[in-house]
Amino acid sequence: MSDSHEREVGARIRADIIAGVHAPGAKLREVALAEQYEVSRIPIREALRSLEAEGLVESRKYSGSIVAPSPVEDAEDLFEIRIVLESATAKRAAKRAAALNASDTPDGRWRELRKEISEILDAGDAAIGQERFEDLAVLNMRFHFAVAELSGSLSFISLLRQISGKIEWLYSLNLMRRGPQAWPEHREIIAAIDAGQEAKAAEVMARHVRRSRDSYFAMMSDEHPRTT
Amino acid sequence: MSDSHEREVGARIRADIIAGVHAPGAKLREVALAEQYEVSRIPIREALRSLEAEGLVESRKYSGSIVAPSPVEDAEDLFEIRIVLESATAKRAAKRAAALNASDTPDGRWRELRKEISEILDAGDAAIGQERFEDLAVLNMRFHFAVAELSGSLSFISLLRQISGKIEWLYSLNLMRRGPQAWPEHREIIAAIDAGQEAKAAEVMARHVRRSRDSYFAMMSDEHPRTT
DNA sequence: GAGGTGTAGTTTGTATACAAAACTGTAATC
DNA sequence: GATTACAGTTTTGTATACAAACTACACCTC
Repeated sequence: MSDSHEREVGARIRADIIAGVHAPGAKLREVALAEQYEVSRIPIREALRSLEAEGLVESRKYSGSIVAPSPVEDAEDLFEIRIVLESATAKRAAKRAAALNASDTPDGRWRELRKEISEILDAGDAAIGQERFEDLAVLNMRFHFAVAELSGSLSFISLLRQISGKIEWLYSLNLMRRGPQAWPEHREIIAAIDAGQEAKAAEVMARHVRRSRDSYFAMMSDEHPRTT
Repeated sequence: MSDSHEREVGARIRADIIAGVHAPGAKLREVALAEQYEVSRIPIREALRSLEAEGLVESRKYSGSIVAPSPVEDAEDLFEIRIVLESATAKRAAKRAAALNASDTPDGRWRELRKEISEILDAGDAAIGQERFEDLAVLNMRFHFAVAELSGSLSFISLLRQISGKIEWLYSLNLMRRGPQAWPEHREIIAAIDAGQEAKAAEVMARHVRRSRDSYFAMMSDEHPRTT
């Protein structure tokens, strides 16, 4: 998400799945994809293996791949998991910040990330000021992944990638609505991390994600008033 | 895990990483792996893309793949996430059981899985009776994945695959110790699911995983008495 | 001697080509 | 009429071959 960690084609296919270009249940034929994305089948296949491991695609041997069913049913539990996961990343990031503050060992990667986060936050403020709310979705994404990187844990990063892939699939539009009031919460999170306050960072992050969840369900019940 | 869902070579490489054949930080050269596992580079590369998405391997473009650092540091939080995740799978499985009990719609896949679980449980009992504790690790794995499949949620299955991949890496040996007393807890979980008791299933599963976590940390402090 | 530059060699990325399995529709049989 | 057997087609799986990028070490310049 942040850097070019992603294999090019895989990222594009993922984006198209999330955007609905490839609908759930649709067959993903390798030659068709190869033509569409203008590469050979090899990169397509590698991308499909990644997406399969991420749970966005389902494959059976000699039988091809289909877009996985949308995880709407799992929304509640996915948010629950995300709360636990992101609390852990915030807590860990705060812990590392405290350690860095104590010993004055300069950490290049940390500074780099911290700077990137500041830029993300400023860009978000600017977007809100100019009412370009559509930019908030990707900025939000980048913020949460940057915090995960601050945590220094690869496990957390890969788990977050997987969960947020599914959640983004569900509600990328929602951020445009909640964005303006949610954005300032990010600064609270970073403040707690910078201060090395583990418990507070975890708590503030949990509250932030919980609000995001509530906003999602509010949106859902607006759009589908009686679908239980 | 359960069926042949796994690509053959990928499963073997994963197993070797978990078993320590490929140590954390080791470079994974494609030609070397191709020779070692007696296939061409193509299946190797696809396996690496899966393992990368699972967080067991780290890759950079044109620079190859290395085994990711062991997630020991994250153990506590990974268990925390696993508790939430597996509670959700148990709850969902119980919900589906209740739905099936109500409407007498016969679900082939359900019956199949349910039968497999019974066999797993019996096999575990037999293993304990004959003191073949080393078999419990894979049986335990299969049990938890089968429950995840009962939940019917692909999201949960792929998340469980990712988390348990990391956790198994940490403590596969531990099960041989705790196995004998932990095994009967599985029957409690299944009983609650069969009865369609969502809350109870979640609760029993959470307790089961919590005990597993405690046992893991007990083992760690035995082996490394003063490593803080 | 320190630092940059170039080149040889290694390693990954991708395309083409072929083999193996699955699917589909037709026809023959019960 | 339904079902099964079979062949043709389609689609995936894998190997080989080649191109592109990185790495390391020697060499040249300052």
